[in-house]
Amino acid sequence: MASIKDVAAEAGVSVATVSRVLNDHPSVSADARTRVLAAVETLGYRPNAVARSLRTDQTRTLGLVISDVMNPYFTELARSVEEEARALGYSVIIGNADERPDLQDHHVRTLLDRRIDGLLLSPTDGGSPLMLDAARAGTPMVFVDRWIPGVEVPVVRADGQAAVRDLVAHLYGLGHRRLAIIAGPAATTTGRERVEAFREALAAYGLELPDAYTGQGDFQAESGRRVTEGFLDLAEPPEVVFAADNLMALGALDAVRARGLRVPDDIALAAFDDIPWFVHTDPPVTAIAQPTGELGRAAVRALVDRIEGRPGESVTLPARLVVRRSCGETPTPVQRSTT
Amino acid sequence: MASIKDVAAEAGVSVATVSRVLNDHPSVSADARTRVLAAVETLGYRPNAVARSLRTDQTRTLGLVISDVMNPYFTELARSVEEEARALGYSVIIGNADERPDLQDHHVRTLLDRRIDGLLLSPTDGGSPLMLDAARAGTPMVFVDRWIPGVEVPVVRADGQAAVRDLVAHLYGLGHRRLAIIAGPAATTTGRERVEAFREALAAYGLELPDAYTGQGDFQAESGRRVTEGFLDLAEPPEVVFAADNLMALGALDAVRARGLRVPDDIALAAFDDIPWFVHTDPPVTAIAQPTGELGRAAVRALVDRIEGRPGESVTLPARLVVRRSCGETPTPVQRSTT
DNA sequence: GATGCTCGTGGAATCGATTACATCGACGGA
DNA sequence: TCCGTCGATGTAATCGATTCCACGAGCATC
Repeated sequence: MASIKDVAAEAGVSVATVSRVLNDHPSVSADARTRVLAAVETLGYRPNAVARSLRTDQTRTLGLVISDVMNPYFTELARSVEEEARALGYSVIIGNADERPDLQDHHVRTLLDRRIDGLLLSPTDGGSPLMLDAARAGTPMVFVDRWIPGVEVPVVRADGQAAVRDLVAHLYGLGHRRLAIIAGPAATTTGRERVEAFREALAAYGLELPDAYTGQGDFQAESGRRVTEGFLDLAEPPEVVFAADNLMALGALDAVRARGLRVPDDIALAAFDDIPWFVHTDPPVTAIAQPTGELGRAAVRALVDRIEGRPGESVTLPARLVVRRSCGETPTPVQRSTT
Repeated sequence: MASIKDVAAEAGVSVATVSRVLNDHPSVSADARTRVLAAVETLGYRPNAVARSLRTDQTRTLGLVISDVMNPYFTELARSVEEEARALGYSVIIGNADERPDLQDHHVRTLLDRRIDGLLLSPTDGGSPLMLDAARAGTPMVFVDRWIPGVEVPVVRADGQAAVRDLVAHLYGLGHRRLAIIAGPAATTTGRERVEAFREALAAYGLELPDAYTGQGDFQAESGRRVTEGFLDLAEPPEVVFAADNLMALGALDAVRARGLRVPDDIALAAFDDIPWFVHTDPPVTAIAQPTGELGRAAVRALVDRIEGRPGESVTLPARLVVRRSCGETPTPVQRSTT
C-alpha cells in the first residue's frame, strides 16, 4: 500500500508538504497542491489511520459496550449511536457483553487498548475495577440506559416512572389486582428501578407486590420463560405479568403458549421496551416505549462534548405507555399513542 | 498513560527487554521477567495497540459490513461472527450499510483506512469500484450471505433452493395456486436467487409466476407493506405472499392488518429467514430458516484462513423449511422442524 | 588456552504519519 | 539599498511499539 513517502516522491515534494495538503493547512502553493492531489489520485493513496492516530493521539473512534446485541432495543440504540457519531465525524466500535461481566470487561479492555477517544457504556453489573479505574483515569465516558451510581459520569437514560404509573392505572382499570413482575438483575439500575417504580405505582392503589410475584430474570428470553412457569405453578397465579424487557416478554409468551393458555384471557402481559414485533404478536403486546433513537443521539453528543473539552450533560427523557391488547380489552383507553 | 519506556525505566531494563517479556520471547532471564512484570503491574501498563499495529502491520481486527443491523438475521450473523473471531483472537468492527451503497462504501473505506486484517462483506449491490479494487489489491475478503459474481473471493452462504421447493410443495398441498413473491433488490444475489428458486419450484407444479405477482422490494419493512398493498389491490389478488426476508414479511403483516384482513384466511404468508418472533406472531409465520450461527462462524474461519495464508474455502449450507400456521392448517405437514 | 556456541541484553532503525523549527526568496516600507 | 515580514517548503523529531544486529559473559570442545 502506498505511503505518504511514495506520494511525496511522485509529486516531487517533501512528506511535510503532502501532509499539509491532506490536512488542508493554509500555507501551501496552488502548484504544490495540485501536484500532490494528482499523485494521490494516481497512486490511489489513502492515509494510514493507524499511523495518524499514533502521532495525533486521537482515533476519532467511540467505543460502545452494550449488554446484548440480540435485544432489539440495544440494536436500535447501537444504530442511532453510529448514525450520530458518523455525522460528527467519528466511527463506532461495538462490543457485545451478552449480559456477562467478564465479556464486558474484555471489550472495555480491548477498546481502551485501541485508544478509542471515548466510551459509551450500558453496564451489565455494578462496575468492575477496570471500568471504575478508566472513569477515574479520565477516559471520556457516558452511560446510556443503565448506569453506575457514585461514578462521575454523565448518564443518558429514559425515565419510566410515569409510564409505569400509567401502566398500573391501565391494569387496575381493567380489574386486575394480582400483578407480578419479571425483574432484571439487581446489579443493574434498570433492573432495580423498574421493580421500584412498579411497586410504588401499585402502592398508590393500595396493592402489594409480594415476593412470590417478584421473579428474578436476567433480561434474557430464557429467564422470562422460567419465571413465568414459576408464576403459573403458584396456587394463586398472578393475573398480569409485567416483563422488565422485551426478551423476557418473549420468554413469557413462550411459557404461556407451552401450557396451552391464552393471553390475556388466562394471564395478561405487559413489557418494558417497545419493538415493532409487538404490533404483530398474538395478541399485540402493551409496552412501555423508550425514545431509543433520541437516547442514542443524546449519548453521543454528550460523549463528544466530553472528548472535545465541553461539559457533557446528563439527559433524562420520558418513556411512554403504548396500550395494545395483551392486558385485556380497554373500554376507555389510557392510551397516549398507538404507534 | 504509561508507555513501554516508563515500564523499562521502572524495571531498570531496556524497552527491548520489556517488549520481549510482553511477547514472551524465549531468551529473557527469569529475573528480568519478574522485574518487568512487577513494573507492568505497578504502573497498570497496557500496550498501545495502535503503536503495535503500526509496527507489525497487523491489527488483529476484522471488518464486517452488513446490509442492515436492524434485521434480526444480520444481528444474529454479526453476533456469531464476533464470537468466533474472539475465539480466534480477533476483534470485529461492524459497519451498517442500511442497504445503501454509499454507506457501504463509506464503511469499507474507513475499515481499509484502519488497516483491518480482513473484510467480511454482505454486499448491498453489485460491487462498487472501491470494493472491487480492494479485492484485486489482495485484501483478504470473504462474502457472507450475499456475494458478487466474478470476484475471486470465497463465499459463505445458505442454499435455499431445496427449502423453497419444500415450501412450494407445502403451499400446493394446501390448495394454493396463485402464489406471489416480494423480491429483494435485483442487484443482490439473494434478491435474484430467491425469486429464481421460487419460479423454478412453481414450474415443477406447472404454475407460473406472472409479473403482477412479482413485487419489487428492498429488504426493508416499508417495501413489504407497499408491495403487499399492490397485491391486495389487484383484481385477482394472490392467495399466498412469499416475502424474501423477514422485514418485508413484517411489512406485509402490517399491510394485511391495516385492511382488516386475516392471515391465512384472506391471504397466506411465508418468509425467508426465520426469527424467534415468528413463533408468536398472529398467526405464527411459516419460514425458511438459515443456519445463521454456522454461517457466521464458517465465514470467520474462511477469512482467518486467508489472512494467515491458508486457502480459505467457500461454504454452502442448506436452509430448511419451518412450517407454522400462516399458510393455512396442515393435515399432514411437510414440516421438518418446529423450532 | 583459543575457538565457537548460546543466552541475555541493549542500541538503534523502523513503521507512517504530524508538526516545530529552520531556511530561503520575494516583497514592501523606510 | 537594506531590513523585516511573510509565505512556501524541507529537515528532522516524535508518537509507542517490534526486531535486527552487535556485544559480552559463560561454557563446552578440542
